Amino acid sequence: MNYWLIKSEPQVYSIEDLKRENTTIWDGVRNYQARNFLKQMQKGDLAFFYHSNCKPPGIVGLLEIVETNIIDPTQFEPKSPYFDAKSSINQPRWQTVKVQFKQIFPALICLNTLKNRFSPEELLVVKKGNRLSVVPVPENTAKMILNL
DNA sequence: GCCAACGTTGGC
DNA sequence: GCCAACGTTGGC
Repeated sequence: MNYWLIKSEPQVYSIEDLKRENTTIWDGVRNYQARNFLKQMQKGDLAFFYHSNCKPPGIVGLLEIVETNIIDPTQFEPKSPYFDAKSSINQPRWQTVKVQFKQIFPALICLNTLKNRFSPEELLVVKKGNRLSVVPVPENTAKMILNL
């Protein structure tokens, strides 16, 4: 079982949205490194939900990976902002996972707190300039976050 | 709004 | 394959 952290701008898709929908396909990732992490995810993995580009940014809750190796349907939708003309049905470029809501934390764990407690090695999201929207979280770090 | 830190594109 | 130009992310 592995732990991850996935980012979303709450004005685009928030943890409240996920709570309401219960499950969602995590579409729209168009970065190869992030996609490769999505490929590595396994059913039963847990991920922290991080709100980015908002005030204050931070971890707001937890979700579970419930289905893997899903072909991101938006890459084939010409009207979607995530449409990729260079992707083909036979060899889709973008794969993702289905996630399920687990919980909203009683208090947001803001980026400042995360920076104070963790080094960039322990938690990539505190690294300056990090823009990856999907990152792995080492087990020790994950357990510490869950105990905060 | 600014800008650092990327990733991508495309000419050569 | 190099690299300049450009676009995006996301904290501040």
